[in-house]
Amino acid sequence: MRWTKTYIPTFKENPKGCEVKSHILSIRAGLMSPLFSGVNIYLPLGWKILLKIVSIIREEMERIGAQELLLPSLSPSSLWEETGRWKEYGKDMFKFKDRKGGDMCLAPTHEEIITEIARNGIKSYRDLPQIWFQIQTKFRDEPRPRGGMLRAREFIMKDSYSLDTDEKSFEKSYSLHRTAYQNIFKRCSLDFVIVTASSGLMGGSLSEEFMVFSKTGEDAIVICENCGYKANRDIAVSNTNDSADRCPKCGEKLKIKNAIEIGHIFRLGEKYSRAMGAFFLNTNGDREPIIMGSYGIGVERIMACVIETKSDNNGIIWPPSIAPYKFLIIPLNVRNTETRKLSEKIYKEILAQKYEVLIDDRDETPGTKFKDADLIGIPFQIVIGEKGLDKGVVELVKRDGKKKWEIDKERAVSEILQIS
RNA sequence: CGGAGCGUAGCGCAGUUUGGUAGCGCACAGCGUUCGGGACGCUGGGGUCGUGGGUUCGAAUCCCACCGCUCCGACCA
Repeated sequence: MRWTKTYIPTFKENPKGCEVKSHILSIRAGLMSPLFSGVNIYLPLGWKILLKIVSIIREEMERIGAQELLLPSLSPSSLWEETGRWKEYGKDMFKFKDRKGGDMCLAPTHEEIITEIARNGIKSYRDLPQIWFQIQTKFRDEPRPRGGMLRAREFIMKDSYSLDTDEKSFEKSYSLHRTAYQNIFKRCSLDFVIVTASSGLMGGSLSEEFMVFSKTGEDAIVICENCGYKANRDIAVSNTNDSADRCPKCGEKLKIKNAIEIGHIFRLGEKYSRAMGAFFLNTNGDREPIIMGSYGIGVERIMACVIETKSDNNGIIWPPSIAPYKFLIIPLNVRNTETRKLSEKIYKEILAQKYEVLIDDRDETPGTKFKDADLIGIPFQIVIGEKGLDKGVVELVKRDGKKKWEIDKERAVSEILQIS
């Protein structure tokens, strides 16, 4: 892709009012733009990154045998009345009436719809287990949206649901998800911890959250360095009778750190299947409720967490797995014939090798190009300028750590591909 | 929902105290000079000063109401 043909609006100055690093950098790097409170526009560069994250999620979900489907965002009130969540969700749900006066909502999550499918279609133990997932937009009218992508009112979620015959089978589905989640976050270069948490409005017994430590995180995590106990502080408080200083397992003093929740896995048990009548026939021909689990990942939050934890003073540093491009070619002066010709040659050769490459073919000064390059954080910068050309070299610079190689301009592409 | 701050060109801001021609920097367009860490000169375009009402000869500025955004808290996957 050529910079002059794409839309990457970068900004020198911090956007007004923004204080969270990922919020500031995602706007400055031209990834996204706020539309109104809690609702974001994803621009081409940002969407490219989100699609990379989505494809990692999809691969890992398919690896555990999950099947992708797509559920509607519009939902009738009747399903939510059955489980009591029409009232429980209250104002957090976007509710409205259709032209006939029927109550509806924009779904904040999809347990009710999944259970609706299950009660209509799952008849026998032979139909189970099932794992269904989707990557789709969720709507929650949050009382206070925060930090751009950290807490939005409209956001993309990977949500999945497991349907099993019994606890033993369920535990397998649950642990498959646990593994898949660990793989997904590792592949996105996130350092995370798994903590026990409260399941809130989802219901069911204790759940587990996947957390990334960050000063801007809204959740507080307690950690026991002695026995390894980790939990959301809400849970720790209830386990130790209002005091969260001491580990409920070994009594040692607990550390408290802020974190961002990127994933949450829930043991729903029979809550939804009983409320909505999702039963199957067991081997004896008896009716039993389906045992359910639900599992969520905030897609934009992964992007935000990577920015929070991987950026430096100059901008974002994308891990190659989710970088929008692998290479950024920087011809320092496009009016210099040799610079331009060599840049174009290298660009075309890398493209021919099927790598994703962006060339900064703008007629801008070197300073501007270096600043923008660091800001948008492409893993490898290929710098082509007159100084290097006089020595017969181009430079390969790794965005992470700024490691630099001088490479013979005649053999540039093959050497670059070898090093990177 | 409680507390605080903010709203003036695409972005960042000054001007508001003390009412009197709408300003600056960046960005944008044209021309020229530049080209290894956000270059320079000249020229140019771009504004319902958040919205509505009020006071006044005259309101970005004073008064009232409303709306929006950000942050802290409450709440919450």
